Amino acid sequence: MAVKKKTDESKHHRFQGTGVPPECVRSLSIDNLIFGLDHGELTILLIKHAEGNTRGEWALPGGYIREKENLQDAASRLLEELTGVKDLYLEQLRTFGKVDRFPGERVVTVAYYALVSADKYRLIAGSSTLGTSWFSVNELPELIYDHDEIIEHGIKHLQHQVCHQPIGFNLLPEKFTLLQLQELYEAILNTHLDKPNFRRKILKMNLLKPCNEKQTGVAHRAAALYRFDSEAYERLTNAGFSFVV
Amino acid sequence: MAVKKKTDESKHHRFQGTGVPPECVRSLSIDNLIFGLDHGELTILLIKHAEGNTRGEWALPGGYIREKENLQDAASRLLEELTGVKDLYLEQLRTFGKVDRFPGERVVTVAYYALVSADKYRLIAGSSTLGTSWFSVNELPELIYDHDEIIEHGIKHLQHQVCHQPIGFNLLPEKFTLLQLQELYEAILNTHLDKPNFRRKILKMNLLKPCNEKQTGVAHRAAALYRFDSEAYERLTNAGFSFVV
DNA sequence: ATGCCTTATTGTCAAAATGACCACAAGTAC
DNA sequence: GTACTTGTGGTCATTTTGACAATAAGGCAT
Repeated sequence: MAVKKKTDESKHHRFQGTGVPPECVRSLSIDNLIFGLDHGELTILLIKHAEGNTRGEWALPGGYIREKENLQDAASRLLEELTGVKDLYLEQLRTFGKVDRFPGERVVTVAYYALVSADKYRLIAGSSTLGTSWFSVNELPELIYDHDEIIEHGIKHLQHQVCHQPIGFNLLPEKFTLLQLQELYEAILNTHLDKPNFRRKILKMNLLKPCNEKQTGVAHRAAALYRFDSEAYERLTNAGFSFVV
Repeated sequence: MAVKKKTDESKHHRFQGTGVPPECVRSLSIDNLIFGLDHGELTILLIKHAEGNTRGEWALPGGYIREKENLQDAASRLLEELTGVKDLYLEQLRTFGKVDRFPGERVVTVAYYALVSADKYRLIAGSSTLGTSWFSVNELPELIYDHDEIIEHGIKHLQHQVCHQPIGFNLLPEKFTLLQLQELYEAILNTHLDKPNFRRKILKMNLLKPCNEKQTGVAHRAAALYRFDSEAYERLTNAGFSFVV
């Protein structure tokens, strides 16, 4: 992560040419770590920069915060501008601020993360990007700055969170089978779970509402579909229940 | 948390008069949330500002980050400058950046936290403070800016962490009794635990080394002293063990 | 239709963990 | 000594877990 320091101010901006927009805080940026799930593989949303000296390189969708903008609002705005993904619940992950993480200037970045059901969103390439794409966490391209470190931290955080909060459901479609849920946990935790035991444990929590529908288009017995019952979760949480997988 | 906005720049600094030191990043600060334990009560370390328009008010020990300083280094430096507490393991808590959290200018603050055994440190009043003191979390004074929000978040985080990582031991002296440990959990989680069951659970983890010593100076049967065995914890963690209370 | 293959779903059973409590031990205070 | 306080070692019924067997349901090839 060695970095050349230049004194020519015009070269220090994230997007050379545009530079830091005038209404933005110069030393503070946002980066979004968006997780998806694709055929049982955990994926991450990346953009390819179109401008500046990082042109052509892959990065987390991020940018600068405006003077009069809350951190989370900035995260949402940037994500939508760059990828078209909106109305997402972004949660703060952590702030990364190594002195040399960004070339030339001191820029500290606040990382946000979210989990989305990839099929819910249509990706666009924002004006300052050459493209937007999902990558399996196992086949990530080379990334700019310390974005690999952000991702590494994010995956660890996700592994922890997914065991203690029912956030995994955000990665699945509205209606899902128990096996899909199990495979999600297996993909994130990188482990194998016993199917009957997993069923038993999840169902006993009373957090799933049966849809009274079955899977279609599979070449074997169709599984029952469930949906996450967030009201039940609220109720149980207030009653002292704590979600643990 | 309403805040008056002024346009006179000289009044916008955290420490009026000194202002933001020239070698520091103007829009970024650090605040430290230091937890202690005093007679079974969770406590927090606060300082009383000596300068600026917050003179005389209580606050978390914090300040500005230098251009060439990592976040965590800044947290340690500020903590030592203000309170004399050093060589502490500070962990990042979260970044707070509401537009109006700081009067006049946009200042985002990165909060760090740590747990200390209060008896290990001698407090001093730093040069820009009128005093340093521990406060019970149940009797906090009025605090500046959004420091109450930081504390609230920090306590929630602590309650969660203490159940999933053996960090509570940092709040105790080197050698402690099982009851002290239990009272720590009771204080943080604000709950009551069954003594024999708590013993059983903790001891079965094999994370405590008996000191083969007893408590002294108590008016009843003396309890055995234990110390936390961090090597055993490493070993167990690598073997897939996960600490849960 | 029949048998085959795949996945879904239910059930069993021993081992381990939990929660509620009891009883005795080991000290101090008097 | 007795009274009192906290430590420490138990019991016991209930719940949870982990491993795995057995059966159900559906599509597919023949």
